[in-house]
Amino acid sequence: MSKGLPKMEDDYSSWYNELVKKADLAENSAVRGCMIVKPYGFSIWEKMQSAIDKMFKETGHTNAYFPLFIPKSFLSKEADHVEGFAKECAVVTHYRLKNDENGQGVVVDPEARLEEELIVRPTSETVIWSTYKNWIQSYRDLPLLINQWANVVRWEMRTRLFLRTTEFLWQEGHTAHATEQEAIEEASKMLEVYTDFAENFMAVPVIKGVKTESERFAGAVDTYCIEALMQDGKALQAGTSHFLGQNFAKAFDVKFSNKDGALDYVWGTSWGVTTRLMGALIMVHSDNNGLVLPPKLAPDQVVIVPIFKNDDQLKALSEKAGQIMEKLRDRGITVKLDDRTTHKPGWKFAEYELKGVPLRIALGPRDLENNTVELARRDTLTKEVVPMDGIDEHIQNLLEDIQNNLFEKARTYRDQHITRVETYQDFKDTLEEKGGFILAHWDGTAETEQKIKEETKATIRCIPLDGEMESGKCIISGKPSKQRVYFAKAY
RNA sequence: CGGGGCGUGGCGCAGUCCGGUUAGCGCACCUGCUUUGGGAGCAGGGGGCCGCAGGUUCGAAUCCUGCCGCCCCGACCA
Repeated sequence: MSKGLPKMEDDYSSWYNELVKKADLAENSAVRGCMIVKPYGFSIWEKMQSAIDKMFKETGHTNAYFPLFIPKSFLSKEADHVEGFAKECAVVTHYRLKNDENGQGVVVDPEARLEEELIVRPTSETVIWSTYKNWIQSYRDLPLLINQWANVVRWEMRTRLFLRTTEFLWQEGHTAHATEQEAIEEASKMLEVYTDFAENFMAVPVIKGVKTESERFAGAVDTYCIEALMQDGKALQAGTSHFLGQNFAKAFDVKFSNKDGALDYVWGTSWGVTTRLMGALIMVHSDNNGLVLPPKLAPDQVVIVPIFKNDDQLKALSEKAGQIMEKLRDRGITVKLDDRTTHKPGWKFAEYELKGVPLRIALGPRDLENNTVELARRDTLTKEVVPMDGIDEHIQNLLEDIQNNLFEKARTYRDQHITRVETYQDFKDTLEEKGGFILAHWDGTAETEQKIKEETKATIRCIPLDGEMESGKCIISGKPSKQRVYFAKAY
């Protein structure tokens, strides 16, 4: 049992906060609402980045970089967009400081006021579409498939490490197309990419769907999303992909000549995932001993802890460990030997459990004698003594097994927490007693959605894309419904 | 912005109500010895503008006034 980590069943929220800090993932900074991503946390994020980035490249996208600052006037060009983001923008008004005449320190130089204020980007649609206007003239310039890795700022009232911070890291894809159909296909394709990444790398099962009008991205025609379920029964939006229609093309006057020589507005999409995925990764798999990482995203997949009484023993063990490491690295497995003499084995065991390393090898004099190693799995917390021969193949299989096991475990939990209800009373009882996703009929009106949100704090997470069509009656109004939608309390 | 709480070695806290030796405890840190297959033991040691400013008093971490900061709950949100 980990020292000082609260138990998740006692206080899920503190468990999460403490885990993030104790596992060395991130900490609060001197700037309110902004986090410091620590080296271990960042290396997990880098693993995520490189896997998703590869998928973007494989689907024809290229990376570029657009500015951090956006002229204030840009933001107001798309009406819904400014409406959605205005309340959470950081604004740059001056470009110079000067020494305070009265006391110590510096003050903003009132002489140095900007003629037009700059907004620190909350998202980049506006700067990017203002650029696309220059880049697109003909159907031959389309499609334009661009992604950028960046930081953005949204001035949130309350923040939590990874889940909601004032500044966060993300990728944002922005594409332009000649036809509506092609843009819709792009938005769907990227939702598939996110689904693939969430399920096959993060081992997090997700529900694909489309957002209701009230939950839609500001400026989009349709917002597609993937929704995951955390171990406390709350949902978390893990990725979004927006079909923008011609909204931004019209706002920024981006037209192209089609094959018939006629001028038309370009069709757009945008899609993104953020460092919030770190929060999902933590909350879906981890336990009271600490972080649990899926092998595909673990910075160290295997750690070797030597157990020794003196330098001679350490030397012999290091040699053996070296042989194991070489074999594992040949198979593309990342492995680390922790031969520090400053910490004892027991301390290291606990440490690597806290940090979620999928497999731990303990190697001592007893193993040298018997030609064995002790293998400990992080996901099941089980240990086995196995022969040294064929250890590399065994470990490779185990890592695959752990990856699959984590996904299956999360999926089983998720599926057990999807409840179909027929009445509002059942809805409220389920939300209160069990949590999770609730599948219920909804009449499609914003009024009903709003009423449920106000009374229960549950929101419509999505209208499922691959959900079965089934006619029924809305749990509130009793009006007819063609399909059930997913409700949940969400982060 | 509304409601609640908290500022004391690096971290977590006690002490504050009811003013009085040198401000204490756990963890961490340093030194030495013994240890090392699940967060070692013993001994010794270092580290504090008690959030800031003013006031009351012989005397303030403690009482009074003002300010600052942070956390939690709500409205907002990836």
